[in-house]
Amino acid sequence: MPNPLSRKLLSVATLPPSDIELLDMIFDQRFEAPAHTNLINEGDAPACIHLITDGFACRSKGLSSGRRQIVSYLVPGDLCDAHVRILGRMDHTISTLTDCTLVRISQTHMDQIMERPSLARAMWWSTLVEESVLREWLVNVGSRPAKQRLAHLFCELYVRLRAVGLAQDHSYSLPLTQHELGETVGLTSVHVNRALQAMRAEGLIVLHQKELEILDPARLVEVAGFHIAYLHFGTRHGPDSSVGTELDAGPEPRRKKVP
Amino acid sequence: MPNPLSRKLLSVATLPPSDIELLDMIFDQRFEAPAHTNLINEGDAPACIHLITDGFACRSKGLSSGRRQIVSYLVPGDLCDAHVRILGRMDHTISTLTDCTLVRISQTHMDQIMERPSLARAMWWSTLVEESVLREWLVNVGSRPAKQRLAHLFCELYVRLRAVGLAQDHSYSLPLTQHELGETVGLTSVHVNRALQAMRAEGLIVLHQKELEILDPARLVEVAGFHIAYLHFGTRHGPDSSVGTELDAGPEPRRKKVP
DNA sequence: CGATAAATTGAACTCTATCAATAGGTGTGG
DNA sequence: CCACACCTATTGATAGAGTTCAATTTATCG
Repeated sequence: MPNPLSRKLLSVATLPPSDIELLDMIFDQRFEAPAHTNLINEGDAPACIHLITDGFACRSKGLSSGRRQIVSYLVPGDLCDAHVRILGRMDHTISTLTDCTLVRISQTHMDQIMERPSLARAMWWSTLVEESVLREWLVNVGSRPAKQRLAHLFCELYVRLRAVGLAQDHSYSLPLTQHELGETVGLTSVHVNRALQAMRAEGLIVLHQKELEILDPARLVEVAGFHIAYLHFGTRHGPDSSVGTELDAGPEPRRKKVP
Repeated sequence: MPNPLSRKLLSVATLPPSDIELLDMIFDQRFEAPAHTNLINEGDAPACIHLITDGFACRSKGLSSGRRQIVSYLVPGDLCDAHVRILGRMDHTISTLTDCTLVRISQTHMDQIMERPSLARAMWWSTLVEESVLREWLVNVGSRPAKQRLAHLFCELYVRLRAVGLAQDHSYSLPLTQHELGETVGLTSVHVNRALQAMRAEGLIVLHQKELEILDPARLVEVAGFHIAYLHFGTRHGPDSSVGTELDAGPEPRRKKVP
C-alpha cells in the first residue's frame, strides 16, 4: 500500500525507486488535527509543509461580511503548500474540514525533494494542476446555476478521490455539511439543500449520512458539463491514464469562432 | 525604458545584469495580433510561449451554454504560459481582448531562462501570484454582489497596471466592453451596466470611452473589500514594495475563531 | 436522554437575468 | 461629408434564481 503522495505522483510520472524511497522517508512525523482547525492562517510565513494523509481540508478566504469562500479542497495525497517559500506569506487560510491526519515535512526535506529532477517536476505538475482546478472552479461559480455547480463538484471529487483509492462504484464518503458545500460553490446552505433535493428527485445522486452515491453517472456528467481534461490525469508522463476515463462528457462543442 | 517583463520581475526580485540582458535578448520576434484573436486554444499543446508587450488579453473557458468565463487578464509584462510544457496540454483558451503586440519566446529561450536560478525563481513567483489572483477572483465571483465585484476588479487592475506604468492618478485605460466585464465577474452586460451607473451615481468611479477614473479611491477600496496582500508585491525579495501601497484597506477583521 | 449541530421547510424579499426596444458611436463606402 | 451597418451602451418591464428569516424536524454525540 503506497503512501498517498507517491501514489498520486506515480499516477502521472514515472519515478525512480530512489525517489519513492525518499518520499517514504518523510513519512514519520505524522500527527492528527481535529475537524475545524486552522493549520495555517492568512498572513503567516509558515516554516514547514503539510501533507494530508487522511481526512478533508480546505483553503479558504474570509470576508469582512463574515462569509468565507472555500477556494479548494485538500484530500489525501495533497500537499498544503509545496511552494510557500517563494511567495513568503500565505494569502489564504488552510483549515481541516474533518479530523485529519497529516505529515509535517520540514523545509530541509522539501529541499531534498526539489533537488531530484523528476520529483521537482512532479511537484510542479501538482501545483499547476491545482491552478487548473482553480480556473474550473471559477467557471463553476461564475457561470453555472446551483444544481450544475454541485453536480460539477461531485464529478470532480469522484475522479480525484478515486485516484487515491477513496471512491468506488460511483460512491464515496463526503464528510461535509451543506453549509460547507455552500461555502464552496458560492451558495447558501438553504439553497444547497433544495438543489440537492432536486437532484435526488431527478435520480441523479443521493447524499445521505455523509455518503454520496452517484445514481446516474452519465447524466450527472452531462448536467454538470464536466470535462475531465482540466484535471490533467495521465497527461504527458505516465502510460496509465485510465483513471476516471469513464467519467467525462466528450469534447465541448465549439463556440462561435472569433474572427 | 525597460521591457515589461524585466520591469515586472525586478519589482519583486533582484536580478543580476546578465539575467536582464538575457531577458532583453528575447525581445526580437515581436508580432501583432488584432483584437479578439485566439492565441492558443483549449486542447492545444503549444510549442512556444507568449509575452504580452502591449494590449489586453485573457484566459477563458467556454461553456456549452455559449457563455464563456474569463478566468484571468493578461496585461503587458505577463507571460501567457511559462510552464505549459509540464502539463502538456492547454486546459483553457488565450485570446486577445484588444489589439496586442506580443513576443514569442521559443522553448529554447525559455529553457535558458529557467537555467538561471534567480530568473527561474522569479518566473515561478509570477505563476504563484497568478494562482493567488485566481483564488481572489473565485472569492470575488463566489461571495460578492455585483457592485463589489466590479469595484474589486477595478482596484486590482489599478495596482497591476500601475506596476507596469500603465496607470497614473487613479485612472487608466480599460479597453473592455461591458459584456467582457460581465464575462469576467460572472454577470450580464445589462447588470454590469446598471452596477456601473450606480457606482458613478455614488461618486466612486467613472468609466467613459474606455477610460476608467477612480473618483474616490478610499471608498472604492472599502466597498470592494480590497486587500492588496494577495498580489504579493514586494514580498520577500525586493526592497521596493511601495507600489500600490496606497490602495489597500487595512487588515481584515478577524472572523469568529474556529475552536 | 438531553444538548447541540445539521437538515428541512415555508414565505417574503432581493438580486440578477432575460427580453425587447431605443439611443449612441464608430467605421466604411459612396 | 453623409448614409448605412454594426456594435456597444442604455432603459424598462418582467421573470427567475437565490437569499434571508424563522420555525421545525432530524441527526449526532457525550
